[in-house]
Amino acid sequence: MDEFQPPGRLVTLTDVAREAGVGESTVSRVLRNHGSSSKRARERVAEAVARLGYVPNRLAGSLAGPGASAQLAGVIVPSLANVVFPDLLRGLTGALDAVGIRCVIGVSDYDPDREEALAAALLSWRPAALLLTGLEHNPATVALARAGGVRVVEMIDTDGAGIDAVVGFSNRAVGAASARHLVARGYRRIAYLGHDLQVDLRAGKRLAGFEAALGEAGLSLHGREIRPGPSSPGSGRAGLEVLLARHPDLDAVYFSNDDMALGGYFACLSAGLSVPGRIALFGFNGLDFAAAMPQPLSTVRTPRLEIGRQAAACLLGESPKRIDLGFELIEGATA
Amino acid sequence: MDEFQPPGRLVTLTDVAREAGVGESTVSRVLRNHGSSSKRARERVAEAVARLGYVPNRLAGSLAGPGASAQLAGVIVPSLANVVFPDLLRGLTGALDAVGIRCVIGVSDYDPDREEALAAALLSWRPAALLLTGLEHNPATVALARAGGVRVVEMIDTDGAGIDAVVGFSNRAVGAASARHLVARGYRRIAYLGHDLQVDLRAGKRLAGFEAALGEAGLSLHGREIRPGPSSPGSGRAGLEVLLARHPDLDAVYFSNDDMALGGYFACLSAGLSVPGRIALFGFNGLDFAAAMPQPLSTVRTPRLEIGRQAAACLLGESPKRIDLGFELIEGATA
DNA sequence: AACCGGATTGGCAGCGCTGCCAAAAGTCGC
DNA sequence: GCGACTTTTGGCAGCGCTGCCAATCCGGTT
Repeated sequence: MDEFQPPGRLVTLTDVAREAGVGESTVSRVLRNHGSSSKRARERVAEAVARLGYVPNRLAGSLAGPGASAQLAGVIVPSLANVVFPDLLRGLTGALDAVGIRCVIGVSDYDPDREEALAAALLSWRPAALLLTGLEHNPATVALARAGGVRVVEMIDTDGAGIDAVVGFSNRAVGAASARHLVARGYRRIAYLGHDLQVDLRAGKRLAGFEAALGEAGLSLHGREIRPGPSSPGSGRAGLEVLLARHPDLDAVYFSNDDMALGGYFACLSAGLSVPGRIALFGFNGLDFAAAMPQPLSTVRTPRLEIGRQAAACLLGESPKRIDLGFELIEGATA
Repeated sequence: MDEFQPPGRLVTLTDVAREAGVGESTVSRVLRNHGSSSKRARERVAEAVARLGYVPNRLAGSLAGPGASAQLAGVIVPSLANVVFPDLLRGLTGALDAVGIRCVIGVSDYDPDREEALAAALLSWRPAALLLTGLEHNPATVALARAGGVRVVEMIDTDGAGIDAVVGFSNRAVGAASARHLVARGYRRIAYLGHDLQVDLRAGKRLAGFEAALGEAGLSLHGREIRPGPSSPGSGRAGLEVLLARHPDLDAVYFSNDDMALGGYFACLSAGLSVPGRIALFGFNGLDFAAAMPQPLSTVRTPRLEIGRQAAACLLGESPKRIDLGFELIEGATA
């Protein structure tokens, strides 16, 4: 901790060995608590490390070590603007921290080509695993992941085949459950209000499941509005206004997520429309605010943190290859 | 891209060199586009790389290279549950991506000791820079950062001295501006509603600035409620109920952030209290939903993305050592 | 045709660390 | 006090790549 600061050069393991009066291997063994060492050696090394302020160089360690790094995990998420992904990361980092693995992150902006480039970039750090979001990737991305010699975990979506391990829930099933709930409650003129589907494929799968379940009930979507850009309360608010103008007889709206639904709720408050009397609202995600609303939002709670945690378990090889964590429909008071 | 997959071993630069029929140095030079090379060499290398599916090993590259890694940045945030930090990361990754630097993240959970441990762990990857949140750290963390031979950027808070570079805004000033706004609008019985201050030091600084400005106006806080745990709409809602029960004559509430304020707004809606007639609400952060509310929330918008971007510029050495990005008071309709 | 300067190239040491192996130091029983 | 073990230790090669340097090549000169 002292102010030793060899101008350009950082303290190396060799320096520690010299300072402690032992061999390099001994320092290495002591530091990693691997193999046997005498109490005396441990003490001298600890002293030297403290005196010199030694910080091991894992670049070198991983390079010399067995397969690869095994101490980094590459994570690619499509966005950080949507709470879902920070939550995922939260679960991941929480679980990986405990075993000393750090996450290197990449944000693809929902662009498969950027995802591909990021996959290559992250693999060049020889991570222990590559964590992707969703099941849809460029063929080249899949090839990279396969050839990379790393474990691959795809998170969030279980509607389809994965490269290796898959942890999430069925977005289709969420959509279907949401539709069945609305139908059971007697709503018949149901619209969909979402953000860009080309971009958020999982929202598209929910909608597909939703429409399929409506179909089973002999219904079909009574209007739909797709807003450009990412989801946000502002977008939800504006979208609901458009939708109501176009279909004044709507009795329920299924939103692509809670943020959009919150905006819709605000639009209703502003317009003085009673919820769910005049119009019912149904969201997705089960965010914190949903339960705090004057009328708790009807929505589906997704196991975001748990997906992160299970993905961590997966990459440590402690879990099955395919985990469906399900979801929970929250009845709420808006639908 | 083919299915070459030498059982255990990954493709190395040497393999590429052999395949291309050139020397290792040539491959290295071509791949990094550094030094001169003939067109023919470039073509043969590109071919070999494609044929073998070569992914460079940056662990080795960084180890062999000059100073250190210079391709990784270590980022420590206190939490991922609060939008502020994902926004910060968004700005950071966006700007660093362009120059090929990846972020390795650590989440400290607002614990200085964990922060210290994370700093050591991240430094062991020999990052080009270490990005911390706030200005308060363990002395050991500071020593590590100083000795690590890396650029250090402290983000968000400018109220105090930094280790090296500092990018953010003055939380004290935010608090003071908020207080002055409320006072100017005629509110006199103002309470504070926040989450754990021991933990979120920046919220504490805002409160200090707020109280100081109240003092200048001859006022003092008319009640305060500190909720345990992280901020959330639920906590804000419950907190406001407590506060109103205790101080029925309150005319305004300053919240530790917009999430808390949203909960407060919901509490008012539920209780049928008119806002801001009966009670005024003032938040902090300027989140998306604030503008979509039936009455836009009065709050302060903070340049979160921009802080991330500027921090990136800082660590690339393109910026001054201290950047105050200011903030914007949004008058809104709730105070 | 011999020569010259710049462009291009390959060999090789070495970045800091770990794994392997043989040497050295302890331990124990008799 | 001595051999047979077991524990602890240090030397050294080598992980995959880059920087350095000397060798080679090329085109145009004289």
